[in-house]
Amino acid sequence: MSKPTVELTEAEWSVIKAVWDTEPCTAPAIQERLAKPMGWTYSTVRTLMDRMVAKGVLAAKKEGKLTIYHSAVTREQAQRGELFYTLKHAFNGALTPMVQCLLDSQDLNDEELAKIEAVIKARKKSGKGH
Amino acid sequence: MSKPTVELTEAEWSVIKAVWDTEPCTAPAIQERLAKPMGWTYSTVRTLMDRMVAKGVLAAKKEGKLTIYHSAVTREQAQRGELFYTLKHAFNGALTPMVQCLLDSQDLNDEELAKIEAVIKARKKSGKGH
DNA sequence: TGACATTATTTACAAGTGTAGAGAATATGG
DNA sequence: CCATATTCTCTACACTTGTAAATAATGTCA
Repeated sequence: MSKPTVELTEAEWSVIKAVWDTEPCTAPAIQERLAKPMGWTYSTVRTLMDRMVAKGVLAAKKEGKLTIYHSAVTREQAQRGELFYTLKHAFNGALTPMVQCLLDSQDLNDEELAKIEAVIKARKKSGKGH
Repeated sequence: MSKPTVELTEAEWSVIKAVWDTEPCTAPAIQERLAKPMGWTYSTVRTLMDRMVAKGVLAAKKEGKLTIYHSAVTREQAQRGELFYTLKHAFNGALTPMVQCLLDSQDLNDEELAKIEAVIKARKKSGKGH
């Protein structure tokens, strides 16, 4: 059974997003990608990535002297982890208030609202669960 | 202008929820409330609360020898903080995918879907923004 | 006013997080 | 083979978070 819950720190989110976009990849490649936006040195990125391997959210294999990384959790898994964390702590597990708050907090145009409505409609059709 | 972004740790969520429910309140009152579910001692609760005062999410005033606490951020502010954090990091700010993921991840019955739809309808009527 | 109960203060400490330097190993071009 | 560039490994360090003991201060009841 896959990771029960994935929890990523802020820095780790930056890293894993870069990995998802380029995997399989090396640490130097990721650091180059994040150098501008994050201002991180190679050491920093490498440390983060190795810690993420230890946590099981990335995987690494040695290829000659290069270390090749790839993600060990999907974007969806990670997104769900975050969402559940928020749902549980901030909303005591109640989904409707969470959606409500989401909608209240954003400046949504009708188009976006329509999109969300469509998502719900689709959901209704397909029936709950699996 | 109010707190730009409120970020609470897991332990802090437990505390602030208890505070919202009982404020104004003392640390012993909160610890009593959390003793069962959390298994925390007075020291632990007190430390957490004082750190939260330092962070500006709680406020404290001395009344004789008692310290009276109350929240310095509303539940809505805190909820938004969490939600924005997730929206930003996990979904790159894109709301629709976030809602989608939320719906996909839960076993929602039709009733709940209807409630959410109603929320959206209401939102549409009232027009976006302010 | 003394003993007990309540509350507060101080200090601690391990684990996790953000950040990185120093130096070793290896590859690469001449 | 040597200098240079690339990558890796090890070590570090300050700050945050979760957790709490020890001790001091204070209030209260007899």
